[in-house]
Amino acid sequence: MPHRPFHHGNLRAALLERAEAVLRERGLDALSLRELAREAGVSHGAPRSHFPDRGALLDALAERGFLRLDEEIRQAAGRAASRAAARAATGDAQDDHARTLHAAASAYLGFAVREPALLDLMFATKTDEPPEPVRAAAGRLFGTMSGLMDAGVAAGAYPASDVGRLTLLLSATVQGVSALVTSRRIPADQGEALLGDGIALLLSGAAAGR
Amino acid sequence: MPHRPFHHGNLRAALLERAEAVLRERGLDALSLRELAREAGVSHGAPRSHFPDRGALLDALAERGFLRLDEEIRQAAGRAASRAAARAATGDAQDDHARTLHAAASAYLGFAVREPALLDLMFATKTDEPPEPVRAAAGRLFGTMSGLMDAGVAAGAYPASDVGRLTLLLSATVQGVSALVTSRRIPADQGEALLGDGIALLLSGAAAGR
DNA sequence: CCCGAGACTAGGCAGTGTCTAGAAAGTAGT
DNA sequence: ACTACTTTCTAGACACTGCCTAGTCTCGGG
Repeated sequence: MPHRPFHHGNLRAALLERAEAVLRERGLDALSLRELAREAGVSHGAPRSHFPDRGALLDALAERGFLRLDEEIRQAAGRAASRAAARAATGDAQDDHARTLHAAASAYLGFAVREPALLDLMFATKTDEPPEPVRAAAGRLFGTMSGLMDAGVAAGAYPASDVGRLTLLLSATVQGVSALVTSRRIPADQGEALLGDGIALLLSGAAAGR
Repeated sequence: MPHRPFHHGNLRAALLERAEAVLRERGLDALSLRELAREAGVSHGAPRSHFPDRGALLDALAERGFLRLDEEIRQAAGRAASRAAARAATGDAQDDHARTLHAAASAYLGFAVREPALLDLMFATKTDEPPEPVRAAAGRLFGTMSGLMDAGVAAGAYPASDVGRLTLLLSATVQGVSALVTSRRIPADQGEALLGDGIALLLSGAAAGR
């Protein structure tokens, strides 16, 4: 039998993948470099070649988390947009916009429910600035949100000058609702309803304030 | 010299106080039962009499955090209310209400900036339900928020039937803005401004939606 | 072909949380 | 004041962790 090669060949990816599973199933405290190494069938020092320390692993996880969340939100928003297109010209642009935002927010909440520990990690307080790759991935997510909100200007929901603040506000609200749900303060379906309320309020308030 | 008594006399309180300081200055990872014991001048097993395990210490910290945050918000709201009273009858009730909400939200954000790691702990994802005392303390905070929002009904800002949802939404937004700030996504003063926008939008939206 | 760089092994260190047995101090009840 | 009981704390041990170091293997480019 061809005994295991010296080089794992793909350790970094294997570690990250397994780490995500552990995070999901047993939480951050249960995440140990040594255990990951054992499960990957390498010695306890091997991960060091890919991550200088445990923090680097966590940073990489956070980065991947942001990228995945961004992707899921993009797809959810995309699906909502094509549904709107399918409804053809009968629909009202502002209504479609609200639906798209809700789809995006919903995707965020869904991610939070599926990966609560990961989300915690992504938004955990760092004593110092988060490392550049994490920052970039988080920025990408914010960029996506920004893009979605830009569409509201075209739909006439609010002036372009408000987009920046409204985007931040939406992000904060979605983030807050998710925190409420993942910390077991309110059930998931109530969180979903809250998102609807929040978006409705955001849009009607923005229109009224204009 | 009266050599240290066998009984510390007040170990539990000493541990909690010191733990809060460590959390504030060096973060959750730096929080070690053994180190706390050393600093308190007791053996490494002593804390076990007061906290069955590390998790219990963290739960106690979270509980105290909720109680303190609740207290600070109460006081801030109280000060805002008495300022409103001092302005006498010249003021508009809705305006006063907005100011009170902003004062409360501001206190929350201030707490988040001063105690980011503690806030993380309070809202950290638990695999299982948070223990009863923590739940109760969190409920107390939510009760305070609810009370503040109730005042809006009297001021005619929104119907009583909306208070529940609006309270949750405000809580989520404030929590989300704080998360944005403590995770270094936006600076503190921008967070402050966001709170103002959020409250204004909440109130104008609630009025428009009525 | 070799040789340098990166991936990995293996051992050791300090530190941790948790568990145990038992000593010391406080608290009653008589 | 003596005794029994409970709580608080000590002291030692165990398994585990992250991190460090020295050395070994493997691969790819000169």
